Amino acid sequence: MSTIIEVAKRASVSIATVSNVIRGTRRVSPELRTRVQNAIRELDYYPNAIARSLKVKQTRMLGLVLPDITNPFFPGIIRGAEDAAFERDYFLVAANTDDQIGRERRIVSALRSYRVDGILLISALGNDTSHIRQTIASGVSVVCLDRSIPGITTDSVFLDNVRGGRECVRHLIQSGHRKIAIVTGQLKAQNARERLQGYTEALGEADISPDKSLILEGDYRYDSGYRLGKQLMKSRVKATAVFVCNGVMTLGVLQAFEELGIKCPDDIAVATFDDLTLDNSFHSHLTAVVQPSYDMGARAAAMLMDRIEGKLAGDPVIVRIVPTLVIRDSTRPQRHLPNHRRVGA
Amino acid sequence: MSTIIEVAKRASVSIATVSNVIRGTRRVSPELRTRVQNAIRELDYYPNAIARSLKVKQTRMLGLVLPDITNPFFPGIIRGAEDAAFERDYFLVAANTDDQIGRERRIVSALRSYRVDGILLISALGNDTSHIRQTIASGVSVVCLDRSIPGITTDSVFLDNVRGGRECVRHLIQSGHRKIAIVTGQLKAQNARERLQGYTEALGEADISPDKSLILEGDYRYDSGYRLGKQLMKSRVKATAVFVCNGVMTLGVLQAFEELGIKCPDDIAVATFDDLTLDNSFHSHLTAVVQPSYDMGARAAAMLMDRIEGKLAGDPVIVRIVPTLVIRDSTRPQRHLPNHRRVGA
DNA sequence: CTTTCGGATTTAAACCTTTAAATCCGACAG
DNA sequence: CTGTCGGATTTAAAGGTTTAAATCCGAAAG
Repeated sequence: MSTIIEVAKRASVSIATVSNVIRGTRRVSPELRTRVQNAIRELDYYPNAIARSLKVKQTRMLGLVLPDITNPFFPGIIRGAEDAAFERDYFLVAANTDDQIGRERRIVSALRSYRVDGILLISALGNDTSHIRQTIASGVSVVCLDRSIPGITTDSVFLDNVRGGRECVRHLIQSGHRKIAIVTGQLKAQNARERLQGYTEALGEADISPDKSLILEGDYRYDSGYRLGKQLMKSRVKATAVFVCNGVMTLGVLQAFEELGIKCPDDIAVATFDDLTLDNSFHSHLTAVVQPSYDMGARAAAMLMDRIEGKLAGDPVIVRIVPTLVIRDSTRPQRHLPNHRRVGA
Repeated sequence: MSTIIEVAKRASVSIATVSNVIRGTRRVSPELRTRVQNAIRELDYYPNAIARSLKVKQTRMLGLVLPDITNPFFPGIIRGAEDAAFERDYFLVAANTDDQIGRERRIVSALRSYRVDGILLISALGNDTSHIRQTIASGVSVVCLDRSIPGITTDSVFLDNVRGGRECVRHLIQSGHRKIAIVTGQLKAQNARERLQGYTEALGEADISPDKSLILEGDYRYDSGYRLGKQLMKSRVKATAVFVCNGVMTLGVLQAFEELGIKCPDDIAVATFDDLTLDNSFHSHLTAVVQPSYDMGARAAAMLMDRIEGKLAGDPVIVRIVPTLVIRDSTRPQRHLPNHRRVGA
C-alpha cells in the first residue's frame, strides 16, 4: 500500500503539495495538480486516515452502542443514524451490549481507545454509570438515545413515553374498556416507568382505579411477553384489553393467546408499543404507539455531529419525540362491551 | 486526554516500560508495574489505538458492507459477525449500500482509507466490480457473504441455494402440487438464479414441465412481492402453490392475497425463503427454507480473521451452508388436491 | 578485584500525515 | 539593476505509539 511519499516522488513534488491537492487546502498550479492526480491513480493510493487522524486529532468515526441489533426496534434507529453520519462523512462503529453493563464498559473503553469523535448511546440498564460519567468528563461527546441514564445529563433524544402510554390507554378507554392490563418493561428502566405512568394517568382521567394485578412487569423480551400473556389469562381478574409496552413482548403475548385459543380482538383487545410492521403492511391489524425510529436515529446522530463540530454549544439539549398512535383492528370495538363508540382512524 | 508520555513521567519510567506493562510484551518488575498501573488509573489514560495502528499497521477493525440493515434478514448475520469479531477483539465498521454500486464504491474506498484489516462484503448487485477486484489485489482480505460477485473468486460463505430451492419445491410436489409458481429475486443476482435452478430441478425430477407464466421475477423487495402476488392470482394459469424466494417479498405476497380474500393454505399453499419468525414463534405457520444467518455471519467473520492473521493461507475457501426446510401450516395438504399425503415435520 | 552474563530498562527511529514557517521565484516598482 | 511583494512550493516538526538495539546493573565466575 503506497504512501503520500511515493506519490510525491512519482509526481516530483513535495509531500505537502500532494496533501494540498488531496485536501484542497491551498491552491496548487494546474500542472502540478494533474501530475499528482496521475500519480495517485497509477499507484492506487488511498490516503492513510490513521496517520491523518493522529495528526488532526479527529477520526470521523462515531461509536454506536446499543443493546441488540437483532431486536427489530433498533435497525431503524441505526439506519437513521448511519444515513445522517454518512452524509456528513462520518462512519459508525457499532457494538451490541446485550444489556450487560460489563459488555458496555468494555465497548465504551475500546471506543475511547479508538478515539471515536463521539458516542451514540442506547445504554444498558444498570446502576453503575461511572464509565459513562468518566467518558463525558474526558471530553468525548455522548448523545443518549431512547434510554436515559440515571443521574447523567447529556444531549439526548427520547420518545415522549408518558404521552405514548397515555394516548394509547385513552383510546382503549374510549373503546369501552375498563379492565385494562399492562405488560411493562423492567421498571428500573425509565422508559418503562414512563409508559406505565401514561397508563396510570389515562386511567386516572377516567376515574378508573388501577388494579395491581393488572400491572405485569416484563423485561422487553419475547419470553416475558409469552409468560405474562399466559399469566394474564389465568388471573382471576379478567382484563378486556392489554397494553404491551414493546414489540417483541407483544409477539410473545400473541403467541400465548394463540396457544390458549384466545382471539384478538374479540376475546381481548391488544395494543402495543413499537410497530412490528414491515413497509406498513404486515401485522396491519395491531394498534400501536409508533416510534419514528429512523428519525430518532438521524436526529441523535445530527446532534452528536453538531456537538462535535462545535455547531452546538452550551448546555445539554434534550429532545422529546412525539409518537403516533395508529389505531387498527386489534382494538376494534368488541360487541359485548358496554359503552363502546366508534373511533375514527 | 493523556498520553503514554505523561504516564511514563508520572510513574518515573520510560515510555517503553509503560508500553510493556500495557501490552505485556516483556517482563517488567512488579514495582515498576504497579507504579505504571497507578499512573494509568490516576490519569484515566486510554492507549491511543490510532497511534498504535499507525505503527503496527493493523487496526483490528473489520469493514462490513451490506445492502440494508433494515431488511430483517441481515441483523442476524451482523450479530453473528459482530460476536465472532468482538470475541477476538475486533470491531465492526458497518455501512449500508442500498444495493447501489456507487455507494458501495464510496464505502469501500473509505474503508480502505481507514485501513480496516479486512472486509466482510454482502455485495450490491452490479457488473462493475473493479473496486472489489482492486481492493483484493491491494492485499486487503475480503470475504464475500451471502452473495457472490461475478468474476471474482475470494473467500466466501454462501447458502446452498440450489438445494434450498429444490427441497422446498420437492416438498410442495410431495404435498400434491403440480402447478407451482415461483417468485424470484432479480435474476442477475446469482442466489436468485440458484433458487430458481433448485425449483427447476425439483420439477424436473417429478416430470413436471415448467410453465413460463408461473415464473415471476421480483427484486427481493416488498413491493415486488405485493405486485407479483396480485399478478399471480389474476393469471389464467391457476397455481395451487407458490414458492417465494425471500422473506420480505413473502410479506408482500401475503398482503396481496389478504386484499384479494385468498386464504393460505386453503386457496394456495405458500413456502418462503428466510424465516420471518422472531424467536421461532410468530408467523409460525409459514413453511420456510431457513438460513442460519447468525452462523453464516459468525463463520464469515471467523474466516476473515483467520485470513488476516495468517491462520488461513492458500487458495480462497468457499463454504456452502446447508439450509433447513421447516414445514409448517402454510403448506398443509389441501383437501381438494389429488394425490396428497401427509408429510412429517 | 575484574570479567562476563543476563535480565531489566531505556533510547531512538519509524509509522504517515498535516501545517506553520521558510524558501523560492518571477514580476513589478523605483 | 536592485529591492519588494506575493503566490507557489518546500521544509521540517509534531502527533502517540512500538520495538530493535543499546545500555545499565547486579550477581556469579574466575
